[in-house]
Amino acid sequence: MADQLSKVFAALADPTRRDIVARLSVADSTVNELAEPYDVSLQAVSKHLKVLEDSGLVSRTRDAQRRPVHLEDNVFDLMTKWIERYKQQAEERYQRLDAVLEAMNADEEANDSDPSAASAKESEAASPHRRSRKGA
Amino acid sequence: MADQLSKVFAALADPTRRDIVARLSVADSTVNELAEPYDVSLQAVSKHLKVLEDSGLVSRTRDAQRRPVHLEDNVFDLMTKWIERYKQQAEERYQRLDAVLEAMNADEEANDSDPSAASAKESEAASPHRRSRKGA
DNA sequence: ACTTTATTCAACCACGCAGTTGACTAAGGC
DNA sequence: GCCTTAGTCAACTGCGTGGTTGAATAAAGT
Repeated sequence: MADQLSKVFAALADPTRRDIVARLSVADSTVNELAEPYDVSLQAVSKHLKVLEDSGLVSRTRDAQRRPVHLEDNVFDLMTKWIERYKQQAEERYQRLDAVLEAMNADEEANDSDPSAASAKESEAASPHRRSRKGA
Repeated sequence: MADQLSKVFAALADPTRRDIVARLSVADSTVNELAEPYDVSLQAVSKHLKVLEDSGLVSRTRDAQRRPVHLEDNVFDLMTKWIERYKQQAEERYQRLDAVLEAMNADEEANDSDPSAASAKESEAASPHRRSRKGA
């Protein structure tokens, strides 16, 4: 359907699902247990769990007629890795910018060397349908 | 419309938008620059930027007829904080579980004390529409 | 003033999703 | 064997969203 990262983000975009994840971080639970606090039908919660499941955030085993839901915390790393990557990149850029501004401020009338425009290394998971791209 | 956390996650659930964020981490860009690589209309990209904007992930200023888009990296912290919280909670739980299992293994026929079911402290950002019905 | 460039607004469409209700399957308990 | 418990599947609905095209706005350029 879509890449896992998209599915994980989409799964967590829903407050009910985030709440479910929060509660699963405390203890594995059955569908009924999970559904109890919410004002929606059991089936709705079952659907939420399905979404969480095929995003990889939770797994389900079997215990008699119960299907205990278990949080797969390792998937979080997928997100944090993505987030941290671009957060850092952005932060580094500001540091570079600060340096440039400082330099500009230091010797204003001096030579203006361009600060080697860092080539945007493409993200494997990211770039979707790209096109011809006319040269700069 | 919804809480910011939901909006941020929803915004990043789309590969095109993630790609835009990735590229903005390298440099601020105009809408046209951002739209160029994708195989969709300019208006579609404009819409994506709107989504990113009211999730707080980007901001737009004005430079003549251009509206340069800028990545607000601080919003990432909102997500990482949420993620880390439950990730840690889950990890701690496994450590506790390990400890219990170890203890059980150590003295098998001893007294079986129930391991104080930790009360799920509710997350302020999480718990959506809770209910009364369906008593225990 | 007229045109071009950059971007948004508006109306529309297809699709997916969160929710519903009702029927179904699966596994015990009696 | 039959009822209860636990959960899913199926069909339907309303709404949000990503995409489209066409018109409108904003600020230069000439």
